Amino acid sequence: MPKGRPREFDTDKALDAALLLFWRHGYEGTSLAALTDAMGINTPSLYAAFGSKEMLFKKALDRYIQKPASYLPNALQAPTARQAAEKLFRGAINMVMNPRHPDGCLLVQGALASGPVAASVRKELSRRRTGAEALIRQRFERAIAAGDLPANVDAEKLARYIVTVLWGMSVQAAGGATRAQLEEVAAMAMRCWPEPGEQSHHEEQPSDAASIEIYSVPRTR
Amino acid sequence: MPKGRPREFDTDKALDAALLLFWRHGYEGTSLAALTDAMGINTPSLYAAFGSKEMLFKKALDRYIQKPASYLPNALQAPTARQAAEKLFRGAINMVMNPRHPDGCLLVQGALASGPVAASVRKELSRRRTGAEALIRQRFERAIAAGDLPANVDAEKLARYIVTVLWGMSVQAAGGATRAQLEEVAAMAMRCWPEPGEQSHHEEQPSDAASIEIYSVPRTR
DNA sequence: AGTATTCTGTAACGGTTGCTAAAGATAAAA
DNA sequence: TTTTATCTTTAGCAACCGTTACAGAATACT
Repeated sequence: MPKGRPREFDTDKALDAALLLFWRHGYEGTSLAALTDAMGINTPSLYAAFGSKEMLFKKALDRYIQKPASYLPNALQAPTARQAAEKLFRGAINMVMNPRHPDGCLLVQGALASGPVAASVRKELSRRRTGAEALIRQRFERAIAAGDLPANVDAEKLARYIVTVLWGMSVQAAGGATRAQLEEVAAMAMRCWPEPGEQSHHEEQPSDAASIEIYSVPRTR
Repeated sequence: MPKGRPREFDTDKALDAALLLFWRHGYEGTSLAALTDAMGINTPSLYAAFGSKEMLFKKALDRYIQKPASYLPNALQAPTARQAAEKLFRGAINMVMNPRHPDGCLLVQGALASGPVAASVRKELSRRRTGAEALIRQRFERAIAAGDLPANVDAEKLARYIVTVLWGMSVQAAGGATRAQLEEVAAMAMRCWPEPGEQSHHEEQPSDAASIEIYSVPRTR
C-alpha cells in the first residue's frame, strides 16, 4: 500500500468513463461537471489523479489507442498487405459501429476544429492520425520489400489513401451510416488495390480556377 | 430606406467574417466575443441582425453552400459522370486548400461531436452532408439512365464512396495535408471508377470479433 | 499513540459563456 | 417638429467554465 489514504475509485474505470464522454462529445463539448458526474468522483479527485482536463484527455487517448483502436496494429499483422488492408477496414467498421461506444473514431471526432484553448489537443490528435498513417505505410513498405506488393507501388500514397477512406468513414458514422453502407464503401475502396503489372499512373491534371468567385483559388500552396 | 436608424455595418460582410470563424474553430470553439470582434459589431447588433449564435451559424452555413462550396453543383454539370467526379475532387481540393479560408470543409469541421447544446447544429451539418451525397447520387442516376454509366452500377454506393473520400480529405486537410497529397488521394480514388462490363461484386466477408477485449463487437447493429 | 501522507467532500475562486434590458442616436413618416 | 421605428452603446444578467484552497477522513510509518 502506498502511504496515505487509499483511493476510493478505480482509476481505469474512471478513465474509461472519461474516454466515452470525450469520444461522444469531443474535447470541447465535454465539461468537467459531465466528467466528474460520469466518473463518479469530485473535481479535486480528478485533478489529483489526472492533472487537468487536457492531461485526462491525453490519458484517455492512450487508453483509446490501446483498447478499442488496437484493431489497427492487429490488422497489420495479416500475412499479406491486401489482407491487412481488408482486415483494417473490417476492424475499423467493427469499432466504428460498436453500439457500446460512440460512433466514429476518437482521433477524428475528438477535435478537428477548435477554439484556441484546445489547440494543443487538436494537434495531438492530428499527430496520432499521422502516426496511424505511418504504421500502415511501414506495413506496405515491408510488403514491397517482400515482393508481396508490386515494386512500383508507392507505399506512402497507398497508406494515405487508405486512412483517408477510414477518416471519411468516421465522418459517415457521425452522420448515422449503417454497417452495411460502410462495408460497401470499404469494398469499393479495395477495388483500386494495386495488381501486379499495373502502372502507378500519375496524371497531374491542371486545376480549374473559375468555379469560385469571391474566394480566389491559387494554383499551389 | 426602411424606417428607423439604418444599420451601420454590412450584413453580408459580417456574415463572411462569422463564416470564417465558425469554419476555423467549429461551432463550439467560436465564442460570441470572438464573433463580435471579428464582425466589428456589438452583441445586441448581432442578435438584432441574426437572432442567436445558432441562427447565425445556420446563415453562415447557407452562405458557405452558396459561395465556397458551390463547386459541388457546378462539378455535377460536367457532361459525363466520370468527368463530374473528377471535377468534384478537383473543386474540393481547390476549396479545401484555399489559403484564403480555413482548411477542410465546414460541413465536417463545424461539428462532428459536440456537447448537448450544439446537438441541433451537429444534426444540421449531418443533414447537409447527406444532402451533398444525395446530389451526387442523383447525378449518377441520371448518368445510368443516359447510358453514361453501366446499368449495373449502384449510384447510391458510388456516391457514398465518393463523399466518404471527400470527407476523409477534409480530415486530412485539418492535419496539414498538402495539395499534392490530396491530388494523389483523388487519383487513387478514381482508379476504382466502374468500367463497362464490370461486376458490382458484393463480397460480404464475415467480421472477426476477436480483436477487442473489453468492448465487445457485435455482428450487426 | 503520534505523525506524516494522501485521499474525499464542500465550497469557492476569477473568468467566460450566451444573451438582454435600458438608454441614447439616427433615420423616415406624420 | 413631433412621432415612430430601428439602430448602437453601455452595462450587466445568471449560468457555467476549468481550477483550487481548505478542512476532515483514512491509511502507513515511527
